[in-house]
Amino acid sequence: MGTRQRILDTSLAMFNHHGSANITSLDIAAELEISPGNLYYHFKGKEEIINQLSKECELAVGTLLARVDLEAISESEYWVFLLSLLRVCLHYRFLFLDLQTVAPPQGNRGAQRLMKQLHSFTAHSLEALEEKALLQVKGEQREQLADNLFLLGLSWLCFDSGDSDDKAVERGAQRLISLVNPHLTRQLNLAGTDQ
Amino acid sequence: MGTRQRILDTSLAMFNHHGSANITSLDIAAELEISPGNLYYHFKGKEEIINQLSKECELAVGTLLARVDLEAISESEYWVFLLSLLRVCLHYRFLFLDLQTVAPPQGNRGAQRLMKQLHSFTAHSLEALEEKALLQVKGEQREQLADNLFLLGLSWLCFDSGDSDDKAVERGAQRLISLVNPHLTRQLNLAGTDQ
Amino acid sequence: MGTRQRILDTSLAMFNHHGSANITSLDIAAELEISPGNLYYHFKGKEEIINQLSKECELAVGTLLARVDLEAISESEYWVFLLSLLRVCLHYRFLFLDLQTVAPPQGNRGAQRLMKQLHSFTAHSLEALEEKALLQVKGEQREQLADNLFLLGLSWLCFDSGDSDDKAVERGAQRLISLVNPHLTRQLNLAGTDQ
Amino acid sequence: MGTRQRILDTSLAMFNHHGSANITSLDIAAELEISPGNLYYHFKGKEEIINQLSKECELAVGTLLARVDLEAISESEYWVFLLSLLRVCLHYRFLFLDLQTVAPPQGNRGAQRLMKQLHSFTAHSLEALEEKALLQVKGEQREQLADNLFLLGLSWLCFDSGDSDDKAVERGAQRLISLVNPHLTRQLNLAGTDQ
DNA sequence: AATGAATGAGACTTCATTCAT
DNA sequence: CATGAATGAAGTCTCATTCAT
Repeated sequence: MGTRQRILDTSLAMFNHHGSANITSLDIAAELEISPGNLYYHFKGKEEIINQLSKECELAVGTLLARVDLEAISESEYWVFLLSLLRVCLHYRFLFLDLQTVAPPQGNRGAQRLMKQLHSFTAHSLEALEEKALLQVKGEQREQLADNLFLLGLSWLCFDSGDSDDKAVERGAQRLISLVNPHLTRQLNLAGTDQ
Repeated sequence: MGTRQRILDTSLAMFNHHGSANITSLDIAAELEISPGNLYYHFKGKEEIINQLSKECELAVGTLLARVDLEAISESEYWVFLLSLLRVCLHYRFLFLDLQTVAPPQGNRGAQRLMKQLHSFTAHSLEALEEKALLQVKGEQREQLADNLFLLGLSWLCFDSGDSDDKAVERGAQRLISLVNPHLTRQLNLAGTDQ
Repeated sequence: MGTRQRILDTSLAMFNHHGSANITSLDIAAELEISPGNLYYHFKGKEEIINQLSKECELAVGTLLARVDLEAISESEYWVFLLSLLRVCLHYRFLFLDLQTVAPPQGNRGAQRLMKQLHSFTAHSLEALEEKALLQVKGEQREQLADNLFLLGLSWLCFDSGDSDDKAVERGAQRLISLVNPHLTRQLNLAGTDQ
Repeated sequence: MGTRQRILDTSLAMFNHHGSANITSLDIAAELEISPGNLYYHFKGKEEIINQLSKECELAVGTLLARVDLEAISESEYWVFLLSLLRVCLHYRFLFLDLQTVAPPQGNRGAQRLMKQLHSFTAHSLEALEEKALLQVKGEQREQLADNLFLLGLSWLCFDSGDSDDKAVERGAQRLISLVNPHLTRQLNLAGTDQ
């Protein structure tokens, strides 16, 4: 694997683990056992690394969102999709943490766009469910539910730092489903949701 | 107002606004228009300021929790209490953000204790509601609901940095209530929830 | 006892114990439980305290040296005198340590004068002994012996930080005598030297 | 010469000349005309520089002591050895001064070990001389003589900061020999001791 | 591509000293 | 006499970044 990619991978791991603010460019170089000069050969600095990771995440999320057709999707497909989406967010979780701590000026724009995308996607999901008469929530309450789903989706990233990522992703999905459940006209038939 | 208190107030405001990691001790001194030496006369460093704010928050939350009797409380009293609790958390919101970013070793113990308190309080609240037959959720799902309430309570702090604190607090409370609502046997009669 | 004197006493004790370089003016004020302002009311700063202590020491040594008549003194009187002299040096021992560490520009002049006095006094003592035909050392060797006595007198200050000052003073005197002994025509009959 | 070595050399010179307490890390950087950052690139701080110098000194002294066989050594060899030993101590003289001023907790352990080594070596030297029937001193007095030699050896470091190091070393050795001389059964035949 | 020494700005902290009360 | 808050210069140290090789 090329050095550039190794820098990205290692940075991501370290940022996720310790918070991007607590990792210096020298930390990354040391972990990779490369010289700081080499790091700067590949990236202008820590910020550019973060921006790149942010773009990767945007791309991954964007691809997922673009592929999904909320009108046509089956329930089991939706479950798979949700897991994928959460997995991506978990993979780049430090971005979401940064959003809350790093002020907008420096705070990278990409992550903010991402958030808006995810937020509006959440709202659309609920609308789609309602159009299929699967969900029964009134206008304002639906917005609130969307907000809640979105917030919970994010905050779960920060706290469920459990065992394996796969398990964490499943738990996260369950958690989100449990928020929607009470408002459904019938229980969703989601693969993996065996409650 | 004494300089010590002004330092605490200004620090809190700056920490809440920009994240504690992005504020240096000199920033605080500059904002207060005092010399760095003076800042260090009152506090050994940024960390001691944070610890003090953490203690204040713990005290405020502890006092609120100690005063409330979940068995005997009326619905309107609960509403008032919930608003107070959220107001305190909002006031010291940077502490909750720090928790997610700053590693446990340095990360102040106080805020971690606080979180556990709030988490277990959330669980107890639901238990109390169920004993009064107001709530109907099975064991595991109740835990999940408690988790959700807790997580949402925290994450709301980070994102709803809207207009006035009072409005934000009301919105936060509504948000939490909306999570519980679907599981109630009858609608709570909470003062202020007139929507 | 007046504050001024208490400052001198406490400073001396702290300087002797920790080295003057490691004691700040705030340390002294704290130890005395007075305010830094009060300290500066009595002395312009740490340096003035040191200068004053240095003067005291010079005075005490000067008085001792002035009183002694090397030609007429008896052996037992000499012993008493030597003990007194060493006691004074021990009492102000930090001055002698400072001499070695603090460069001449800042290094206080007083202590340097003191050293010269003591050095030449040592030489004179040996001359006196020789005139009485008690000592038998040739010119150059006598100078060297004087140097040795002087150096040992000082360095003993730094290392014999044993139990009580009185014991230390006796040990110091013994140590010096043992240097002279081999060159004496007959053993000195010094009170206290019962070995 | 590498920067690291230049830092060590310059630091040693400055420490010896002004006392380690009076030299700041910036002083060293300024003298070398390097940036403070560069200094810290090579050493974590002043303390690490001192520790390194201390190790060097320990090593040099240790090597000398290990090579010498007190039983078998000839007198002229001993003289050479003694000069070497004193030269090393003079070269690192600031270490011995620090010992007296800097409290044990921070005061570096290495220099303390060194002192003990030198002290016990002094005692062993005298024992060896006695076994060869060259020296005639009773038990307790021998200990005192050893102490005196040791103390004088150290304090000479502090005061004989004369012209060239070579001259100073010779004077120091002479000074030590003159302490032992009176107790010898016959004059030592030391190369260079032409008295 | 890669190295690693070097830079310099700025953060953190200490302390001698002043000054209004 | 005494207080203690306040100052500011200076010391210690970190880190993002550059650059010659």
